[in-house]
Amino acid sequence: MALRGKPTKIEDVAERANVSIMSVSRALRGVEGVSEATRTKILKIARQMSYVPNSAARSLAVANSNLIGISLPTFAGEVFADVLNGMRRTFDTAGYSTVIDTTEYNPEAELNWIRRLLAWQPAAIILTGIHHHPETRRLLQAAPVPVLEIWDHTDDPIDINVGINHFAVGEALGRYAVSLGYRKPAYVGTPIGHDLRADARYTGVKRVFEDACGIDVMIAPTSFDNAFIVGSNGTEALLHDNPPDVIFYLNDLMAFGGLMKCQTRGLHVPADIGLIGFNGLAVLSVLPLTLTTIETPRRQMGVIGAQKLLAKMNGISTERSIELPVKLRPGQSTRAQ
Amino acid sequence: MALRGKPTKIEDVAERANVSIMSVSRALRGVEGVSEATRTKILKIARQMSYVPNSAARSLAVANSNLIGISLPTFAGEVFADVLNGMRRTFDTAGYSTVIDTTEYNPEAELNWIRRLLAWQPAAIILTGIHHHPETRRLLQAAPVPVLEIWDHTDDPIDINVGINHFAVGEALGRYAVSLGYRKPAYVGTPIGHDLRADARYTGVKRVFEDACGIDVMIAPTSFDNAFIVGSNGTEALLHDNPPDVIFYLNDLMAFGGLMKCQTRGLHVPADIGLIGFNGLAVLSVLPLTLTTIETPRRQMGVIGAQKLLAKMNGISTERSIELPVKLRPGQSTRAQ
DNA sequence: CTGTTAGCGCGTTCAC
DNA sequence: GTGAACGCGCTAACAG
Repeated sequence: MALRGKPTKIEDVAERANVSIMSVSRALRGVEGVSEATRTKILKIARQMSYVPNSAARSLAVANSNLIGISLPTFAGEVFADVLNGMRRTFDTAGYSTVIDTTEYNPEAELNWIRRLLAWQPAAIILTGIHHHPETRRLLQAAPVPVLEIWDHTDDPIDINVGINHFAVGEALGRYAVSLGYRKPAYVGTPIGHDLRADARYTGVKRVFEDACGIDVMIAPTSFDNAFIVGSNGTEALLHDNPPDVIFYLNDLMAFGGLMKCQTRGLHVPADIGLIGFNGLAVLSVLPLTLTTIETPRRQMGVIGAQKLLAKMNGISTERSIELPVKLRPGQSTRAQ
Repeated sequence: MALRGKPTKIEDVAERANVSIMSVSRALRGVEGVSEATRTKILKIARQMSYVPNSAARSLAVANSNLIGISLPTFAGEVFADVLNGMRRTFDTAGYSTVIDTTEYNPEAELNWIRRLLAWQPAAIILTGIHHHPETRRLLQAAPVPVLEIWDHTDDPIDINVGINHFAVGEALGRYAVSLGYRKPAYVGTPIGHDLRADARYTGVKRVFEDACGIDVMIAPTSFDNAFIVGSNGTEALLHDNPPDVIFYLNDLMAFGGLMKCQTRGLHVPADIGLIGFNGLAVLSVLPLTLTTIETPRRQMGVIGAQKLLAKMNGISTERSIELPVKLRPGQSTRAQ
């Protein structure tokens, strides 16, 4: 407990308790092989001495760690925060610490982070999405680490996968819009090629409109701004000439930006134009009208993902791939049936 | 590079390169003591063998790590995301990995996390705010770890501090409202005692109104809901009987919820009531009117904090405590001067 | 139930 | 410029 001195180690505790190092190790870890009396004594002394275990030493000895790496595209928005919260609580109570990275949708950044993380012999790695740097898959399959890919669904995960089918989401939204009679669709999002999940949804919408009515989906000019602003500006651009009768947004935040723009432009929603979001965020509850959107099971995805991963880490075999259902939530931002 | 086999270690590389372990170690770390020729050869072979260093072993040998712990209250909202992004980029390029925790404003949770983190001999620890569990300060001052406290400002940090003066922020907002002639103030936030920074701002507002006009600040009933909803519901409650002429919100998101509520209730802002936020978030830019708020230097706080910390870690002494300026941004949600 | 021995992979130290 | 020995703090495996 010396100020800024050498930290106490197991040996120090053992000495003070008049037992061997191993007894201390066992007592501290709560494993069998110590009498209740000595265990109690050891724990008391360890506390007195402010003993802090050295995770690096332990990690070196057992050839793994209690670190779990989580890679997210971004902290922006509440979306990934929900997923994270769902997972972290579970891991926390299981004694794991989480090392978090944000890739900003850059596969190379993700790969570099994975490299650094692997040096810590993490207990597991969680990646967002199923599109990675080519090297990433090779690297992870060679490493003795369970890998969870989340958000996207795929039948061929690196290891295990829990997610939703974004293409199907797009199709569902497209079909719904077609059924409401919309025939001049447009899309507002980030540049194509950036967020591949969003692209998949867009493609789903596009496919439906093509197949059902041979109609193309306009794409608004876009940027990498804040979501509200992208939504607002993209909508603005679409309203100029020959405006659409319905706009699909990459997510609810952009839809919200679009709604505000429509209001300031004096456009009535849904009389003049329909707006469709994605995610089912909390912000929707305070809007003047309910938004037509898809509710995603974000927290649930985190919880299930964490559980599957823990199971796998404990040697229990589970399904490699789980597709979670989503829910279309019709709102007042599109015309009635 | 064996599939799921033992990872290659320095010794393996040394063998293949016909040099000693130490030469490989030196070459890999980029330190002096290896000829350019052998260094090149070693690096090449290491790459071929997909060598990944073992951070635990290194950490054990040098008695520290390249991990930096960051504790935040929550991932919700873009506020802490901004701070985080400001810091992480800096640390990342300096070769550090970040271990992140969210405390949900619970000092005990923070303490537990710190305990676990200390076991990794982190290179630094970053905490949000200056109010911690009593044990936390003791623990950290005894540990040989630089500590940065961020967001709040204090003259007596655990180690170093970069933040803003929340009480002064409250005073500034209060004075501005008084100068505009508001005399029936109210406050909407989370329950007092939860977010101590927000409490400090509220106290600043309260003090000003008391001192200047002997007026008390009403407090809206509240909950731990999503910020939008708290803002909306709190506003609703205040509007019932004897409504205020101005409402201070814990943050912009709540103010936004309040604004939406006022609109649906047919109240005109600012003619009927003034609304005041805090933070200067991006969402404001798409609202139908600009919000009177305080702009906080969130990203800057992260960047400066990270730099100060890196300086300290490199043995360069800096100021213990830095107070960052904030900017009052008058908007259309309060009456004109 | 308790203790002893032998590493885990790397970096420091000191030789050559 | 290069290498051999030793130790970092802990735990698995074995002995008593």
